[in-house]
Amino acid sequence: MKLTTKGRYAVMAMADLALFKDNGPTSLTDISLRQNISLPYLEQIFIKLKNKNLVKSTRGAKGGYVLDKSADDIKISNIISAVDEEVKMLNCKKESKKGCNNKSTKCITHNLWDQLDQHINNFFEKVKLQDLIKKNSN
Amino acid sequence: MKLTTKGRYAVMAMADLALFKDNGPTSLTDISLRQNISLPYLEQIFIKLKNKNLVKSTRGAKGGYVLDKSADDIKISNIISAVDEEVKMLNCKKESKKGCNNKSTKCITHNLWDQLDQHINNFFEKVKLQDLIKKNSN
DNA sequence: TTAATTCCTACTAAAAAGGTAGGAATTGTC
DNA sequence: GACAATTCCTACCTTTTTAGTAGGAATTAA
Repeated sequence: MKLTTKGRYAVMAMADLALFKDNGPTSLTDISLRQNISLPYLEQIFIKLKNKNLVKSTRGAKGGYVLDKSADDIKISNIISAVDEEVKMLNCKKESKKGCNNKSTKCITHNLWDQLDQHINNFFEKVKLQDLIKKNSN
Repeated sequence: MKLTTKGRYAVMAMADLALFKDNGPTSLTDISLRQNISLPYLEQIFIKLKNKNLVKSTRGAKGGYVLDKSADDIKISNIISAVDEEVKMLNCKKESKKGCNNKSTKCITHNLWDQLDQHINNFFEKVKLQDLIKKNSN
């Protein structure tokens, strides 16, 4: 049970953006070097962040990305979900008539996984991007 | 971000054992049918559960498995870790001199993932097998 | 003796993760 | 106007993990 690099890198990159926000647009090349993430991989991630209006881009030389809102208004959950990282322990669809086991009933552990999902999502909802960069300065 | 079937099946199967504990040893065939899990796959899972002393086995006809302790003394965390499901968001090793980015420092998000790990592990520590089967009877 | 079971090792197919490759479009700077 | 730095876009690819399957040996109740 782990987070994929996509989710982790996205949060790292956003934190990096927040830290350097006073220098104007930050290029992915810079983030790539500072955070040790491959440039083309970062590009893919930033397309998604942009689609969800978490960052704004400027193209061309001296271009790059800036946060689209204040770091205080961005929740970790926003970032994680932007890059398609889903927290989902259950296999069974709510919409489906069939339950977890392809039977008509919910599986014994249905509620457990449901609660775990909520537990984790709660965590991501509580933490803001700003919290990360505060902690980093310790 | 999800749990693998191994972890989920292990908890489901243990809950099944707990529910039917009064009928003597439960065969994997029975669990397989009731929970809709492939028999040979269950076998692999139960070897691990047995190695961690969560279940006891009786071989031969009319054989099967029983819980090795009361359902009140088995935590979900015991089951999850028995089948090698690890909760681990961080990539960097504590032992390694190198930090998360192959740099000497911890990555910006290090503490975040560390806290998430603790958060999830806490959840698994709090819930007992017995809690599941109580809930199931609602 | 037979059927039902656990126990054991190896293999394998499919999916997901974690990228790379190659270029097109845009824009500031010389 | 050329060029270098950048975002943007699509496709491909390699490795690892997942989720099993296959085939049998050992054990035991009936």
